[in-house]
Amino acid sequence: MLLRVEAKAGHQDTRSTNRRLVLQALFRSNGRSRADLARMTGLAPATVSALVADLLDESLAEELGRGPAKVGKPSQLLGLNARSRNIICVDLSDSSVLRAAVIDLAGEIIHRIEHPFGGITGEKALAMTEEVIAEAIAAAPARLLGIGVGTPGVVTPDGTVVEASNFRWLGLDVATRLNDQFGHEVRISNDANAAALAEYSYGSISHNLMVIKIGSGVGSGIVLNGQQYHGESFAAGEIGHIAVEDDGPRCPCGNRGCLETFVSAPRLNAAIAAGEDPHEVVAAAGRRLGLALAGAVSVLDVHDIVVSGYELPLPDELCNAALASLRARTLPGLGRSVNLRPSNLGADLVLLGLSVLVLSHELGVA
Amino acid sequence: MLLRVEAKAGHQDTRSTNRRLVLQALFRSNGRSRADLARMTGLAPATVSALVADLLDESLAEELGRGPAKVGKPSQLLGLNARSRNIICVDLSDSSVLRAAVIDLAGEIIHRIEHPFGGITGEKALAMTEEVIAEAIAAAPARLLGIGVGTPGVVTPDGTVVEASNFRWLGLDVATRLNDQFGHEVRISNDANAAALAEYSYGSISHNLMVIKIGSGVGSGIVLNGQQYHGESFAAGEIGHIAVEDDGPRCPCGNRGCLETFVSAPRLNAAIAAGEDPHEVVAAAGRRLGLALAGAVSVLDVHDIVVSGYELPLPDELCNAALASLRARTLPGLGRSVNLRPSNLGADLVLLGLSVLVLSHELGVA
DNA sequence: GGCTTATTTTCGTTCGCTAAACAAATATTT
DNA sequence: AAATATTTGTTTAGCGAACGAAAATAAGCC
Repeated sequence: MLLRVEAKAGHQDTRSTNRRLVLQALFRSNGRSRADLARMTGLAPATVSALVADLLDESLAEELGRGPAKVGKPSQLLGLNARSRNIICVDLSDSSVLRAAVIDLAGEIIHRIEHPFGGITGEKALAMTEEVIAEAIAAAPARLLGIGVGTPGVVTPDGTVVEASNFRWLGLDVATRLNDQFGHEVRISNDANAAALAEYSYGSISHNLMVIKIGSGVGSGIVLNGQQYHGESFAAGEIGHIAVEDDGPRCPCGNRGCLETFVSAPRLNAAIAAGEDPHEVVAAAGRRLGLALAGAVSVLDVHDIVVSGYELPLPDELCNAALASLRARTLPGLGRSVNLRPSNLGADLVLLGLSVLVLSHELGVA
Repeated sequence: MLLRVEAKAGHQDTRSTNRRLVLQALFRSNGRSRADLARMTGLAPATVSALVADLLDESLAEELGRGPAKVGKPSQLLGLNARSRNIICVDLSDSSVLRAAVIDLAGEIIHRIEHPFGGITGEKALAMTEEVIAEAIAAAPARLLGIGVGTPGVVTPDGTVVEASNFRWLGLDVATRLNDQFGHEVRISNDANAAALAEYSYGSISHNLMVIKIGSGVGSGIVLNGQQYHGESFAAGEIGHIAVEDDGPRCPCGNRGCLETFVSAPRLNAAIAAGEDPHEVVAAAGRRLGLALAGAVSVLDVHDIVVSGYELPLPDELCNAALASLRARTLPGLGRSVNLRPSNLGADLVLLGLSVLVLSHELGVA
C-alpha cells in the first residue's frame, strides 16, 4: 500500500495557510476592506486584522484610504503593494536573444534587459546568465522576492537541469549555484512550463491547460487541476518526439517521423523562405501537430490549448489546421469543446510565467 | 489572475490532518508503537498518544500487545483494526456478471456476491444495483464505512453519472440516490479509474500511473502525483476514440479508425473464434494500442502502464506488441523506461479500487 | 540491587482562532 | 438637531490543539 508523504500540521501551518488566503484575496482584487477579506476568506474579522497587520508590517500590503461611503463606519481599503518586491526573471528559450526582466508583484515589467545570444554553451552560458542576473539586480528598485530562470530542456522542480541539449547542460544544479551566488530564492523551470503558468494565471479560465511552445523543437507545459504537472522523470509535455509518420525522416533521437522533424520554427520559416506556399506549409505542420495532440487531449481531457513561439509564421492558420486534424481523431464531443489558439501574451510569456512561479513559491499566490 | 479556492484552516483541520497522518502510518505498517508513530509522523509523543486514544475509542486501531523486548520500557504495539469497518463495493463493468463484495479495511474480501447480468438498462439496472447493495449490507458483519460503485462511462467525482451508454444513464445522480436510500457515504467511479486506484495502492511503486481497461470498449484510469486525475469534463483517460488509422472503418462516434474499432475484448475473441491466428490478432491490436498510447505517454511522462480486462486473450503478448509499437513512436529514453504489463490483481481489480476510493475519502488513507 | 534506557503519560505553556462585546464613524429617520 | 441604525474594526476572554519537560513505568545491564 502506497502513501503520499504528507507534512504534519502545527500552529504555524494554519497561520501561514490563512496568511496565504488573505494574500490571495488581496491579489485577486485590490481595494478590499478587512471586513471584505473576512467575508471572502471565511475567517473571523479579528484574525484578518491580525494577518493584515503582519502584511502591512512587511509592506506586502498597503492602505489605500477610505472606501465608498455607505451606511456605517467607512472602510479602510487595502491593496497589494505590488512595488514592494521585485522578481528577476531570465528567459533562455529564444536561441537568438536572451531576455531578462525585473518584474513587480502585479506582473508589471519594470525593467527589461536583452542581449544577443546564440551558440553559447556549457559554463559560458551559465556565466552569461549570472551576469545578466547581476545586471538586473542592480536595476531592481525594490527588495528581491526571488529569481526565476526558464530554459528549454528537462528541469526538476528543485532546480536541477537534467538535460538541456542546446546548452550542453547535463545534471547541472543551477538553482543551488545561483542561490549560492546571489543569496536569493531561485526557481528554474522548463520554458514551456513557465509559459503554461503564465497562460494559466493571465489567460485561461480553466484549471486544465496545455501550452505548446514551438521553437527549434516542440515542447509543451501542462497545468492540471490548477497545478503544474512535471511527470515521472520531469519530462512531461515533451511532445517533440511523438512519431506522426510511420516512415518519416530519421530524427537525431533514433526514431523516424518525429513531430519535430516536421514542425519547428526554423523549419517552417526555411520552407517559406525557399519559396513554398506559406499557407500550405503551415497547414501541413498543423495537421501533424493535431495528430500528435489527439492522443494527449483524449487522455487528459483538456479543453484549453495555447500555442506560442517566437518567429512562428501564421499562428492562427497553424492552430486551425491543428484543431481540424485533432477533431478528426478524437471523440467528437471532446473535439468540439477543445479551444486551440495562439497565445496573446506575446514575447513576455516565459518571463511572466517565471514571475508567477516565484510568486507562487514565495508567497503562495498566483 | 486565477486562483484555486483554498479552504480556511482552523484547529479541527490540523487535528484531522494529523489524525490522518497517524492512521496512514498505521495503515502502512501494522505493529508500531506510539513512539514509532511519533518518529514516523514527526509529531510530539503526547500528540500521538492523544490521537491514538481517539482511534482506539473508535475501534479503528487496536492494541496488539508488547513489542520485542529491548532496553527500556516495552512498547505497546498498535495496529489497524481492519475488521472494524466494512466497505460495500459493486462492480458493474463486466457486461456478463455483476460483482459485489464486502471488503474490510485491509482490502480483504469477506463476502462475495455475483449475479448474472446483461442487457439490463436504465432504471432496472439501478434497481438491481440497489438490491445487490442491500444484500451485501445484510451480509456485512461490521459497521459500514461506505459504499462504492464502479461503472463504465463518464462519472463526476461527486457521483453523478454524466453518461454511461451501456446502461443508458445520462446525468443520473446515482450517489445522492443511493445515499438517500441507504444512509451511508457513497462513491461512484468510472471502472477504469477504480482499477487505477487499485493498481496504485496494491501494485505500483510510482506516483504516476495509467491503467488501460479493455472490455467492450477501451478506457483508462490515470493517477498523477498520487492523485486520481479526472480531466476538465471528467472524461480523462477515454482513449477508445483516438483515431489510429486514417481511413479506418467508421465508428458509431462519427469518426473513422477509432482504437475501439480495432481493440476490444469481444472483437479480439470473435476474430480468434473465427479461426484467425490468435498471436497475429493480438499483435495487430497491440500495435494499434501502442500507437494510441504514444502521445499519451509522451505528454504524461508515465513509466507505469497496466493493462486489465475480463476475458482478454493473451495479455502478455498484447502488452509486448503495444510496448514495441509505443517505443517506436516515443523518445527512446522515455520508451525504455516505460513498463507496460498486464495487471496481476485479477478479477477483483475494480472492487479493490472502489474500496480504496471509499477508504481515501472516509479515512484519508490508502 | 542500583543504573541506564526507552516508552508512555501527565502537566503546564504557548499559539492561534473565534465569538462576543465594544468603540468609532457615518447614514437615515424622526 | 437628535435619535437610531448600520457597518467597520479592535479588544477581550475562552477554547482547542500541539508541544516541551518532567514524571511514571518497565524493562535490560552490570
